[in-house]
Amino acid sequence: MLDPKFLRNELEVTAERLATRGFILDVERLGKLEQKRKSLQVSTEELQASRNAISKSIGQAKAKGEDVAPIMAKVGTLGTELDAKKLELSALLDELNAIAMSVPNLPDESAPIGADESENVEVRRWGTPREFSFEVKDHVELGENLGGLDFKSAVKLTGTRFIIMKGQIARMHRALAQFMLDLHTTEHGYTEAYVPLLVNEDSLLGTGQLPKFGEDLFHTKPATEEGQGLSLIPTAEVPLTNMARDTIIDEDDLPVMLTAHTPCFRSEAGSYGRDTRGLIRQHQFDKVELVQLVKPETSMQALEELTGHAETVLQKLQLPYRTVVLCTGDMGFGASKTFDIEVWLPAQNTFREISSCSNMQDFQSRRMQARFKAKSAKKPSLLHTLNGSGLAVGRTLVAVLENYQNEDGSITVPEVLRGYMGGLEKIG
RNA sequence: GGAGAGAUGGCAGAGUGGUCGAAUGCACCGGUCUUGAAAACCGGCACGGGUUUAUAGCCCGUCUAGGGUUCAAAUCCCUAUCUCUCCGCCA
Repeated sequence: MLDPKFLRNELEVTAERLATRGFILDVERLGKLEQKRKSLQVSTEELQASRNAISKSIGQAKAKGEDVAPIMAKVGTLGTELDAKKLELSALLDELNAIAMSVPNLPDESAPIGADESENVEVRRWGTPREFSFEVKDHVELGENLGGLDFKSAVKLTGTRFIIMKGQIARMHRALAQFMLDLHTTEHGYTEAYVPLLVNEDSLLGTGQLPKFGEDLFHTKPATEEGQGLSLIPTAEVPLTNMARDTIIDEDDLPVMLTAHTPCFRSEAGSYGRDTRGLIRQHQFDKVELVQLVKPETSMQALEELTGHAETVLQKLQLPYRTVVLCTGDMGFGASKTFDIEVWLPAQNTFREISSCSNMQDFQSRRMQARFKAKSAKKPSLLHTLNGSGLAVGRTLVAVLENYQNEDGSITVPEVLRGYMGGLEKIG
């Protein structure tokens, strides 16, 4: 969430900047609520202060053995009046908080202004798409012909948008994840983590999936009167980032760099009809996630580095890609700046998103109260959080299958994966 | 699943109805001393919110969380969560 002080003091500026990402802030309503809040909060606290003072004097009088009856009379209806005000105030604060929690992050100044993905800006391109001397097949055809992708059985077991992988394709899928994890831990300095795949509501609020995007999640255990519900993670960003929730990290331990390989579960609500063929958009997919917790002044530099870490995976796999910076209108809810990495898919003759790397600045850490303490500082301050896919494993498999296909339908195994596949050079 | 014990500041650990936001120790930050360091001594040191130009004052809240009793709750009552010990079960 945004800094509430900033939001109320710079209401107009905030509204303007949010408008660039297509979010309309109800300035008038907020202004009115805020005015009400101020007077109500001040008067409630004044009432509280006077009650505290009277209670204290009762204690002092009793200690001296004086008669407390006259003071007790003074308290009178103060209690009921206070309770009513408190109730009114907390309802108002809840309302304001609900608004604050559903306002997206401010775009960074360096993010290009635009309405939708057509206005994203390419920042670099790597590799040259291979020239094929034969007609390319897409990954569905390749995978099914090799007996490695079984969409039909997955539908029987569960439904659409699930997959069963078998044999060397399943092995390559596993190899890809292993390769990515090893790369990030041994060469990029990340610490590997194994994390829960079910998370509670506090965690989802912390990273921003809730309260607005509950529809995109699979909820396994509903919330009850007392207990929080549990949901399957849509990305390892949720558990990894929330590790810092309600903690104060020592300056010397920064930056925190974490990676995890997990399945991710997304209901893909509202995307019916899009990418229905193949592995591109699944309800369950594997991803190796990168998360960094850094000091504010280094976060933009860290975003460049993190994006580079994800790009390295594609470079080592010799897969052509381009990197685009998202325009304000295409960025996710919590992001201040995002780079998407798009891999070349010959069967679609286009680049498709394979990674999204974002600097959330203090948007998540404010929700999570994830802080650090600098030696020179008196008080702890909010961290900046970053995350990125490094990479989406299923989509990487798609890219390998399509880019490394041979005329006979076999797949050459990329060099860097062979060590993970018992030296295998070719599938099929 | 059964039985019991607990949850207090960065950590350890006092506090069982009234100047308690909380003793004390450790850690940490400053200072004195010292060639430097250590030791010793002196001082400081929780977090959030409101008001405010103010990271100055003043005020409110916070002793796991949520309810309750009371003029007044870290302290009494209820519920939840978590931790520990023992038994059972299990990978």
